[in-house]
Amino acid sequence: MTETADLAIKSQVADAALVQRRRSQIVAAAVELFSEHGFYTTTIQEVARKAGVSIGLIYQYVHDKDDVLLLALLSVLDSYKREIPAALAGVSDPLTRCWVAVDAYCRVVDSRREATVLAYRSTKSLPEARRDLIKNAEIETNEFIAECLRDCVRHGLFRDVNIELATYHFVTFAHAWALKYWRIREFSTLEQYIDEGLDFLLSALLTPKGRRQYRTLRAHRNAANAGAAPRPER
Amino acid sequence: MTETADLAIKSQVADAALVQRRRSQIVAAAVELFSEHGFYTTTIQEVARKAGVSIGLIYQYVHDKDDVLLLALLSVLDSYKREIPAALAGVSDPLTRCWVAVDAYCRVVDSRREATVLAYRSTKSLPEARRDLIKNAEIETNEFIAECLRDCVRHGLFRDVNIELATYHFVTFAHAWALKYWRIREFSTLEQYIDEGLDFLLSALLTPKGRRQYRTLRAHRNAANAGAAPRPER
DNA sequence: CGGCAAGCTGAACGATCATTCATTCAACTG
DNA sequence: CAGTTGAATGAATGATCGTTCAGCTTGCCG
Repeated sequence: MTETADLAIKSQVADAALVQRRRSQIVAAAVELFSEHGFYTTTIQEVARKAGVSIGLIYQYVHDKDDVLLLALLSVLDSYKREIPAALAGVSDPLTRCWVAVDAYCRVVDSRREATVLAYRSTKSLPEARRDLIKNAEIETNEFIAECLRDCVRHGLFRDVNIELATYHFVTFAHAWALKYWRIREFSTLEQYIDEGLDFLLSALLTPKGRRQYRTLRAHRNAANAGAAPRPER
Repeated sequence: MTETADLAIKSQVADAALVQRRRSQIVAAAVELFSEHGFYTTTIQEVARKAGVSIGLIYQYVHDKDDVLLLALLSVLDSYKREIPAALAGVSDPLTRCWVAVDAYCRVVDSRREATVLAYRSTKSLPEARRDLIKNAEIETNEFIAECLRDCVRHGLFRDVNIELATYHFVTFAHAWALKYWRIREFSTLEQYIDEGLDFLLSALLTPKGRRQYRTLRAHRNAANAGAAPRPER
């Protein structure tokens, strides 16, 4: 489950497959507990119990509690890095790619909502060097979005804005679903959030040409969705 | 400094003015230390030392360490609630108000950058009931932004979008300056961030009428700024 | 079968703090 | 000035964990 990560952290145990399995067992428990109670108020005892292993075992697969946090956070960031390109696979139209990327990002964030908040809460608890691993993972994920935007600019669908900054508008939009869920859920569903949010973000960028294309895209999608899963009215 | 807050927390000491003074002394130290090292890794010893008081004294003004955190977070949120209306005072043109509000928000966030990150890190460490105090403070602050947006819609300058969601685009834009400063500072200054960000956000909302007004507003501002503080080129 | 190694266990250790409270200090009050 | 009260102090207490390690189990090999 946490592919990238593990190399960075030493284990007492030799068998790589076992390390993989045990760590994902530990991390799954840790993410759940850290998300709910926070890193510092969760004890290794609790992680061990929830993972169904002994305390001592954990220390055969990580060096200390900080390692568990790093693995937990990397597992979250890895899920972004996996899901977005997966959703994008086979889609070639630039505007559609942009749409799909944001949609996918919001949905991974939603599926790991608590864990996303955990990442915001706890990244700073990591020692500098490890924090950089997290930051790099975020930068890599952003690159998927940035590439979509650049592509749209290249095709004359978006105006020529600062891509780095625009990327962050998109990224924070996706993250905000988790960070502000406590409030947003009071007046919006995920579907609505994505729908209206994308409309907002695209409106900021579309050229007249892009706008025309967006309209037809939207019409098609609505037509396709109409029979299957009607979206709630505002 | 922390006006709203204190009522919620009992102190051993009677003299209200003294409570005020001592608490802001403690809170100032706490915000600094919590921001740098995090809540759980900062000890009351350290807060006491930095505040220049004894450990025991702290416990005369708060009930426990959690209280210190609550006061610290409220002091941050209070600064938003104070600065934004202050900047807005005397400005009546709807579009300008919108601009000023975002500008002011970004600048408070910048001036309390570390503390803003602290709020994101640590709000969840508060017990439910206290967390609600923070959430309410955030909602109140959002209302300043929401009101600006509504006003622009009313005047036909913005299209008729979901105000709650649009508000969050603006709010997260301001917060992102603190949350993503580690990255954004590599390619943008605060001035640029505000400038281009506002352009992005407004582009998403402006009607043709609004767009015309925005252009003249922008021209005026650039002319006014040209002599004084030239903005860096992208 | 005997012995060895790899995995695994959890009681016990030691360190770290939040919190308390006996005591000191300073300022009024009558 | 003696007495009283409100503030302030910081050493001592007690509880809570992270981490270790002596020993247990399991299964493999000669």
